[in-house]
Amino acid sequence: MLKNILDNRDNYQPGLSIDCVIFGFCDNQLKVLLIKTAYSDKWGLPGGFVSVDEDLDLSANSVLYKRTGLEGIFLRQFATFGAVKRNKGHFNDTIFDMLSTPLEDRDWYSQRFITVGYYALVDFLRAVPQPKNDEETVEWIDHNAVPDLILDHRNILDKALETLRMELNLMPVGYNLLPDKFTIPELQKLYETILDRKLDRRNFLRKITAIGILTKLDEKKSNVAHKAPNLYSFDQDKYNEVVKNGLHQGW
Amino acid sequence: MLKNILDNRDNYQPGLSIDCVIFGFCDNQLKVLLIKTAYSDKWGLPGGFVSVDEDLDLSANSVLYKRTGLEGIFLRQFATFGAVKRNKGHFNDTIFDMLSTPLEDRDWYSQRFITVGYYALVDFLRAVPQPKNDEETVEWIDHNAVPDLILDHRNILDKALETLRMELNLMPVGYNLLPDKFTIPELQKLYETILDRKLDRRNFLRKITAIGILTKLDEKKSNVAHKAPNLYSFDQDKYNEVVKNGLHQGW
DNA sequence: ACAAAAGTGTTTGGCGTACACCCATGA
DNA sequence: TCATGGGTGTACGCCAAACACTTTTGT
Repeated sequence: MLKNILDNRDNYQPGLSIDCVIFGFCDNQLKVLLIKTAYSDKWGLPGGFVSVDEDLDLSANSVLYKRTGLEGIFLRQFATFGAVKRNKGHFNDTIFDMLSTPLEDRDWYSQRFITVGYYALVDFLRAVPQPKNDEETVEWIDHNAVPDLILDHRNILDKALETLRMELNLMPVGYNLLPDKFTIPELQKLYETILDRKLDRRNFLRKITAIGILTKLDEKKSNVAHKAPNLYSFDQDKYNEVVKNGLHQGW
Repeated sequence: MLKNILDNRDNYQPGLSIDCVIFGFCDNQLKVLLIKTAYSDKWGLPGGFVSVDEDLDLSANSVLYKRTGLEGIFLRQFATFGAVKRNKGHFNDTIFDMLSTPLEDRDWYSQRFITVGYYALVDFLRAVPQPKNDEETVEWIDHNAVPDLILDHRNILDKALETLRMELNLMPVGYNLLPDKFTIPELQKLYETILDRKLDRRNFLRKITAIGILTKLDEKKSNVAHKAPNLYSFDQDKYNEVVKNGLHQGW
């Protein structure tokens, strides 16, 4: 991976990176896509550098696509992290030697980096983790079981989740996180997981349907214990309209 | 101004700048601090570059202090702007010649810049615009009368105001925008100006006092037409506490 | 005296919260 | 038939929006 970057080093904005917090939902659990590289025993957020001739938002999408195969999904900038020492000591000679980094390139990686944080909400099933090579591991990790992360990535992750909770008051969530057909209880679980608290079934139904973004399908979930819940889908037009215009309520 | 920067050019993060949207309140109008430099006929936001050995937030404060004399005030990062062409053509040879910029430095200024936006709320009276030199004009401009701005500064300003409106639901506002002693109607005007809509006097009073950040003083405003309104001050401890813990209401 | 703005209280409706009952299904 | 979870309806309470009257001051 680093080799590819080295070839084009001069094409990147110096001292600037992008980190993506990619949320997925599976087994009624909020998951985060994390990467472990060969040169570290800690996990980290998928990230990358910014081409000098690419818009920042586009670059974030590009980073995401290159490292996870995901494309055209909800991706939002939420904060920029710029503590001086945030990447201090992340690379050292031992690691550079391991990676065979040319001497003249080491300063570039050791310079002070500022990173722009983006978060994404993706369909867990469609997002197949794609490691670039054998030295990289990409995995979905339960957000409650995230281990120590490199650099300030824990801080970035927390801030992303905090922002997501805020934005839950301003927009609906679920379109990219759930499959096309889903049940109200599934959607509710998603909200409960993000907000980290229980919601009342009946009140949730009333509020969520009142928004007008759901289409009740003439179909029930099969192969489930107990009463089969109804399936719903998002009315994409109305969904996007509400995302654009915003909600005026809280949870 | 540019001369000072040139001397330390290598001490700045390349391709990274900071822009500050500084809001003040006077004559029941929301004002924005803008700067006009000699080399442009358009106004722009006060901004600057980021030292390589300075935290981003600290750097923002530093930029603000150096260019306006303001210190230790409410300053919040709200977005990072990174379109490729956002500073394309901002400097050209004519301007460089005007500024006597050495040839070897011109590339540095012409490179693609990403800028981090901060917004501040300051006491209009204490914030004395401080131009660095004769070639610079610093002025408070009514936010309804902001002219064409350089680069994407109009976009940055709009985004700042949008963020401020959002955050009005999450925290109280006024501490740094109003003088120590103020009246409820003045505070209400501030809210109305930010939100750009009328609020009901009585409901406003009830809501704002319910927060518990106001201290009613045994004093009335003097030299005013009609009935003298009571003076209030902020209970700074409670104010900071609420800013920290957040509100759970909207306007 | 009159206008204009400040201070105070009351009514009302909607929304959020809490809760009870019925239904469908698998074990 | 029982436990579990889904679907539907209702009652209550609080807060916010709407609104009327009195008080104070300058002209």
